[in-house]
Amino acid sequence: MAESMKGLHRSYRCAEVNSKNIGETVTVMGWVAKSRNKGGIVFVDLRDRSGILQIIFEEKDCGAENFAKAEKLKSEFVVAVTGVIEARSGAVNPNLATGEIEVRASACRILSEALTPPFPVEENSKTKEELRLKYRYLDLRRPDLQRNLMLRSKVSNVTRQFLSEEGFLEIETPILQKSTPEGARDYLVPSRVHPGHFYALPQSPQLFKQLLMCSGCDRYFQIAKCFRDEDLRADRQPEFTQIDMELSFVDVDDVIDVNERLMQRVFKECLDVDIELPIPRMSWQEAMDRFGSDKPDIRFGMELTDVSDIVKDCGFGVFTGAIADGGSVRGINVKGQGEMPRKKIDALVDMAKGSGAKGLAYLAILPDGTYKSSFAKFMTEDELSAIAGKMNGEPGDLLLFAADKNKIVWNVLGQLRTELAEQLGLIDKKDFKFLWVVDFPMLEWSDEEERYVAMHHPFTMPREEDMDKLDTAPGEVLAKAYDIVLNGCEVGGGSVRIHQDDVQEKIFEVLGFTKEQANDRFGFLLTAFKYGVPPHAGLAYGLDRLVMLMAGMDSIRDVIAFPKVKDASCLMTNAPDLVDEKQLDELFLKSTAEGE
RNA sequence: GGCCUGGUGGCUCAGCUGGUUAGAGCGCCGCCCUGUCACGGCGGAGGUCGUGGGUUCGAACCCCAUCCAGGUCGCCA
Repeated sequence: MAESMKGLHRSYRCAEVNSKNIGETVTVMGWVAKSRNKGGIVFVDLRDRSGILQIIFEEKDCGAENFAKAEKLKSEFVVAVTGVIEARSGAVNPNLATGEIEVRASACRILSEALTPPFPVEENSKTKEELRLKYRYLDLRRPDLQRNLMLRSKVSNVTRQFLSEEGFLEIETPILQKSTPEGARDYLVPSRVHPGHFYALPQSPQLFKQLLMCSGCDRYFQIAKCFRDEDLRADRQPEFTQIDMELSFVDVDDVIDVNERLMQRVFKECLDVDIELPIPRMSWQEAMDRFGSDKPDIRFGMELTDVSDIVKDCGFGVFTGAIADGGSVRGINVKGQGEMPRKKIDALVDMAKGSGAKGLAYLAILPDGTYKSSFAKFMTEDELSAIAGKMNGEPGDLLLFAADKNKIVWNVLGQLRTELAEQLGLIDKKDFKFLWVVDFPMLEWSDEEERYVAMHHPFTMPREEDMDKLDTAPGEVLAKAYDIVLNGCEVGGGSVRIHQDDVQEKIFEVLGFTKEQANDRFGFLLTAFKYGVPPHAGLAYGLDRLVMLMAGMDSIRDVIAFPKVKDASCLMTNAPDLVDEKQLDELFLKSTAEGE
């Protein structure tokens, strides 16, 4: 039977006591992690978010009634124990922060009994995520998830503190917004008062933060919930959190400066990791050419090499064909893997096909210097040597090649590169390597929509020197956009925004919006800009991704208290769910009812 | 929506080429134990093998469908 905690006050969290507290009478509360009954003596590991503390019960200290309670304690019972902190007279447990001490109990209250949990509440759980998520409140008791949530809280706090010191105002923007169907799919919320009309949940506070600049707020930030109705991934949830900011009277360097210092401060205070400034910058073009990715992981090499010039006249149709079509042939050198078994190479080929390649060519340089290759018979020995030479191929290396349109070649090799690095253990998980990727193309041709679409968003400022190309070669215009990349993961991105209405009109025109469409969707912003808008720029971080990387996790679900599963449902609450007929009536049938 | 992987006592898994009564470790229950901390000893319970069909003398295993979870591609300005 559960007892009340009347008259009790907790004096410490479990692991907040140490040998300095010896002799002190304390009251601690928490969950029973483990109980070991030796007969006349009962040991209990008491757990809370701070850690574990051993309690020792002996009848001579606590009396028959309390000892009887101690004997019936089981996993996950919630108890309060009063006793004296003592140095352990038995062996010290070096695996425990509190391993030198224990509490000799004089009293015990069972505050809550517990069913046997459906899975063990322990660190490094091997339990299927499906079950953990159904009982997420138990899952969250596990030390690793508790640490993640505490880290996340710290990151938020340090961010708030730093940005406040830098003169940012924390301002909330609406959750119920107007739908702007550029970009991701919106979550829609029907309006009861306006039947047939809908709000959308924000994909980001983008337009509102720009309006706040119009309002003279100067510097804004918000730790903002955002929503996107798209399919999930390990690093994508339908609702997620951004550290969102916007600054007035700034250009690219100003935004980068304050954000570098923000990251430096966050990593120092939360992880005691030193981030060296300045963070290196790389153009989008260089990132693609060297790493095949706009978010390169620069913790390891294995960079791409363009061998098009060597093979453009060779006898291998796959290579020459790709080049003739305007594409390229590029390769990576997988050091020391020249004798990779056929099976593993085949698996890589399958992977390449999965990322869009028609195939994957290889050239293995055997330890004796001879070649084994899928295309050797189409080439001369000189051509093979030239390729190997350009790629710094040495005996024992494996060279892998993709030939196609540039976009596919980058994609295929970029993915292979990270996959192989992981397989071969080239990545140090404790290492944090930031990178700014800058000078993104402004526009990207969409085959599906048969028009240019904004690579970042339609309010992104083109580089001044590229303005005149907007008419002649829109695909070549570079934007004042920047992404901050950490260990191969895009943790944030932003841009300088357009504040001149003629430039904005031009961009809408290039994007194929009519004046009416632009006005209908963004009219309030365009009007606002007519009343005096400061030049402004901003950036938003994916907080979940950032904390995931800091915590060394592989999924953002591990740093979100109550995440959703792949089909965007919640296994614990069973959301989304059906609603009452009556609720629907109010939303959709009101106008009919009124019309009667 | 496509592709890949998985689903077997509460948990994690094994289960061969289809062949007696589906196993193990942990957990759980009972008894014992005064220095344990992966406590120990003795005993015990617990499974319609995700679900529904089919093939077969016989299915956890083969076939079809379907559900659930994970990964990935599409998608995510």
